[in-house]
Amino acid sequence: MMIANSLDNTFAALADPTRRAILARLALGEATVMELAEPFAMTQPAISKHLKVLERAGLISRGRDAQRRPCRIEPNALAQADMWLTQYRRLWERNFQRLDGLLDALQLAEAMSDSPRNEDVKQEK
Amino acid sequence: MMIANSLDNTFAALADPTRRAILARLALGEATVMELAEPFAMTQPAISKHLKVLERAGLISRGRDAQRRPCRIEPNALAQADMWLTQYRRLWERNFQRLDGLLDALQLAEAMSDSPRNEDVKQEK
DNA sequence: ATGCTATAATACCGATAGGTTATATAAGTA
DNA sequence: TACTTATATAACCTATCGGTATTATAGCAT
Repeated sequence: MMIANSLDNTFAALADPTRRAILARLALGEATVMELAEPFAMTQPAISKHLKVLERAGLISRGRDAQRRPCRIEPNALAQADMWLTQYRRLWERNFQRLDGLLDALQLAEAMSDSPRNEDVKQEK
Repeated sequence: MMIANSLDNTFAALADPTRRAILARLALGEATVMELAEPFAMTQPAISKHLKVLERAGLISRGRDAQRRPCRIEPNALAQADMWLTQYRRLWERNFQRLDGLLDALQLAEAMSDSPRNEDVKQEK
């Protein structure tokens, strides 16, 4: 069940590298608190705190499996952050266009100088 | 000139509604500190602090115009936050697909019952 | 020189963040 | 029942945050 979901909470939750790493792990599938804590040089209560922050931000939710409380990622909050950024996307897409133009010009220059083309330099979408 | 640009700083800067409002204003074009401060019920030093946070996050940069320090938005940091979110986009796009499927099913049901179609319900984009 | 305008810097405050250790709770296991 | 495992809670510490009031700096205007 989702708990809260303001942009304030969402972005604040995403501002911590430990929490982003936890989300990266959860993007691969459910995990228990122990499993999530294992990669980090920090105590279990610290991880539980991070999970509470993520839960309050609506970024994860938790089930029940005996003593375990498996966590799963909750895409809605991420989608809302993404929608907020969408408002601004045109600001950098103009720059990407300009960058594309620059790359095209460089490739053209290379082609004209008969140097071997490097196909791997293409922008990937 | 850009100052710093970790995801930590970027997301932390975006976590404050005042700072998001400032960015919204700057998306429309450059503005001075006074102009940015005007809509808010808070002192000038508070706004200057917010601007410093935004600058350290690489989200804005500042020019010089006599006593004024006009601020402009700096799209790169936003683009990086967007790129981070892109990693997770499939998570909610699957949900949107499911939602699309649901909408299709509903429209089919309506068509079969000869009720008037509502073309306006289509997902935009 | 004097003063006005725009902004930054400093010192202070209470609240929150991110960590710790120690303890409590809940559920499976011998 | 007693033991172990998984997780949460509480109390504490230090640092940072978001605000304040006050003061300093920089540049224009008189």
